[in-house]
Amino acid sequence: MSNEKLTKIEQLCRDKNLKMTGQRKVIAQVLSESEDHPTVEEVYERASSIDGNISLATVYRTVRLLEEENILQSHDFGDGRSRYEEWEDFDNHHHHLIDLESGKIIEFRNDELEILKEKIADELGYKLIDHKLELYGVPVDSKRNPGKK
Amino acid sequence: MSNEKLTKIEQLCRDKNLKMTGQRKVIAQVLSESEDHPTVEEVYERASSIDGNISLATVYRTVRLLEEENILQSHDFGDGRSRYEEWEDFDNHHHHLIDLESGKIIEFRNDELEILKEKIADELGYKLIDHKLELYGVPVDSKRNPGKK
DNA sequence: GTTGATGCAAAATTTTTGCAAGATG
DNA sequence: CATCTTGCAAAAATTTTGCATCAAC
Repeated sequence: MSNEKLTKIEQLCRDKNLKMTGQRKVIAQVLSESEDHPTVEEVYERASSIDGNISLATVYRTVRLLEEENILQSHDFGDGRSRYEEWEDFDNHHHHLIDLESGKIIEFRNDELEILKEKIADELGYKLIDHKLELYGVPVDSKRNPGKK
Repeated sequence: MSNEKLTKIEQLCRDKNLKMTGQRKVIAQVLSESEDHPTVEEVYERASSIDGNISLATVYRTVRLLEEENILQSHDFGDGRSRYEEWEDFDNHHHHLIDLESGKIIEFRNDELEILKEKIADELGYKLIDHKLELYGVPVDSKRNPGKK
């Protein structure tokens, strides 16, 4: 019973020889278990509920580190705070549709898009490192009952 | 010689019956003439050089208003500040490739992408209101002389 | 042991707001 | 002249940092 319960993020950290402090293990666990896109504050709250000995500054430093190591990706969905999510493998690369009525975030992936974006970058003379597509929309049903605006 | 020199943004404001104060006219002019993606601070500096009687708070309030009116769109290119740019007509809808080595921002448009994104939203049951694609890459030449990382 | 990580509190940055005064339509 | 906008300064919100202490390897 040594490494059998490592979360994916903790495993990636170990692969990169990052020091695994108690705080980092908890933050890694929180992020690996999160299925949404938590803000730093939310990561801090979830981590604190597991281990009270974690400071907000450490969460900020840790997510920054994990982003630099390409373990996390950050998002800006337009509300002024950065949100974080585990980087997916190539096969799971996905994007987001933000429901402008409910604020709900829908993940999707699309192979045509994956191919197209490589092509676009190539035509511009670039090798693609990262990319993000965000769609903002309203449910088609609500076209008939226009809310505000 | 009445309205012949109105900038596009000022015209859009008038169409929406927004009060056209001196400050708003200057900010509209700055934004219409900008070909980059200025931050609020940059808009403030450019506006101040035309008319010293404009405060930073007014620039913040004005870009927020123009964004709500769908006259401006905001971007987050990952440096913690919002950047603004005039909304383009449908035919000029474009996206951005961020050069990770130089920080340069390259605009492009792609018809295939415009079609594909509508299709994706449609399949998810949404009517598309807005969207943004950002590509992050390095020039292909630099693959041979890898800089840092 | 060396090196790097943490907590705390202070500071830096970006953005918002209350309010009295002023400008617009 | 009623309503909305502005400037100012203060406050809010988010993120970063200096430094002494502590933990990982």
